[in-house]
Amino acid sequence: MAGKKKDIIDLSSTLPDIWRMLTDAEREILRSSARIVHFKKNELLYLEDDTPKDLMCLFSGKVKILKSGVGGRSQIIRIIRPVQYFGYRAYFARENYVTAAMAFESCTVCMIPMELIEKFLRRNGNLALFFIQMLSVDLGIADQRVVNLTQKHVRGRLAESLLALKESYGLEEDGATINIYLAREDLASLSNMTTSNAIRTLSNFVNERIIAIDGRKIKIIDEERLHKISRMG
Amino acid sequence: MAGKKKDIIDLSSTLPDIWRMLTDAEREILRSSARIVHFKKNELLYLEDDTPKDLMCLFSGKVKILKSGVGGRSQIIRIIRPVQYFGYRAYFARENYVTAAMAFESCTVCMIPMELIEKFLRRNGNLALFFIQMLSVDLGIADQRVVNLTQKHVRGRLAESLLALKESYGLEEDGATINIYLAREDLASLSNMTTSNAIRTLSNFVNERIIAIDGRKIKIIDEERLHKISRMG
DNA sequence: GTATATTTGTGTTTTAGAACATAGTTCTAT
DNA sequence: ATAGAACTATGTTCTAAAACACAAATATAC
Repeated sequence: MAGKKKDIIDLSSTLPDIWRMLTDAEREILRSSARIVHFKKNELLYLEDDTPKDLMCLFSGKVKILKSGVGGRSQIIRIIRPVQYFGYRAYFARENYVTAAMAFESCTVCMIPMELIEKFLRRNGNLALFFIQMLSVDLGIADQRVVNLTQKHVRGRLAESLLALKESYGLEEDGATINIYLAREDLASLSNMTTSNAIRTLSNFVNERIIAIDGRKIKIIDEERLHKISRMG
Repeated sequence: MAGKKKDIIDLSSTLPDIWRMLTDAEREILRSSARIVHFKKNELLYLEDDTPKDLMCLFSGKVKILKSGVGGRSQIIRIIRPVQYFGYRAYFARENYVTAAMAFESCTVCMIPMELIEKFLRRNGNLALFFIQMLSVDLGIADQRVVNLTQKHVRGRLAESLLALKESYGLEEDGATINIYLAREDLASLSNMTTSNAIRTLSNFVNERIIAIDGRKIKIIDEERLHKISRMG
């Protein structure tokens, strides 16, 4: 893990969900234990099989959660946007990480020791419910993802990924271009297909006037059609 | 939902995990609120889009959790064995069910109102952690399942399902026959393949002396080879 | 216990998508 | 600024698994 650097950051505004649920004493402990860490593009935040130690909260930048599969072929399991918490599942399951996390672009992460979080939520029902709810939502998404990735065809999966990227990272000032700079390979890994197929299908979408591409920048022209393709599979 | 019938059951021995974490007063409330319900083979415990109301604990029998996908094609997302808790994710996520639950065979389920569980765990850190841990483990399994179902080939997926069934429901007295009576269609739905492919691959396994089949009963002859096939994909 | 429906088994055809090949283009590091 | 690496694009071939078809065997209902 590289690029550590301590910053002065107002945790009350950057960790709104958790901060709100703590007592003053807990806030003081949190303030002194939390670390702010920077990562450069393509740096790993944690590795598969690492022991989870910290709850992470992405302050800025974009992060992908990866999982390596059969024959080392890795796929993107989910993407993290500011301000989202991540990296805590394995600790709670008493496992080592089964995924890795990598920065799509340079980012800032707040790290809070999981022991602290566990101690807090043991006596704070609201905080416990907060984590229960996050896990429950994520589990629902994971179940949905199983069905989507196994049943939808290439076009449906790619359409879905484009919509998910738009949902997570939003659009640029033009109100149409997805606000992320992504290699075709990443788009493929997110949609569970080969890079060739991502490229081919992307240019089909261009021909059909559903999207427009300028290098890695993708502009959504006909979102309704994208939704339809995603729904139909 | 059909087949309700009240029984006298010793909750302290049938709900060991949760019971152990409660105070006497809470136990009394739980005792008076919990209902025991029977379901016959193929009966639905809950439906997709139902509003979740109860935490369910499977006392006896076998249950499958289903999710309908593209074009109504449904697949088995996970299987429940005694004594496992289920049906609570959607409540915590403040969603309706995105899955359905069906009895593989006749079964007995304990239903506990989720409002009660939420109240208890708000002031009981251990209980909260219990749910956090269950969700965390299940989320890890779901992530693994995404990779397995999308990257492994038919043989690998079927081998994996057979091992999962053995893990969940165990073996019969002969120490080799998987203790579940399952249609090929269910086996296919669990392994994300067509029924034809499940049948075909199953008879390939028979020819290779990896398993033996007698109607719907499957006997594992060479478990090591099954593990290997599952691992290789 | 018999009739009907469902499930199982197997062969054949079709197809989506992977694998491979190769060229042009765009990053990125020095 | 330039060389080398990585990425993008597109055509071609190959293959795993779906789709389809039908007969035989079992289950289930009456």
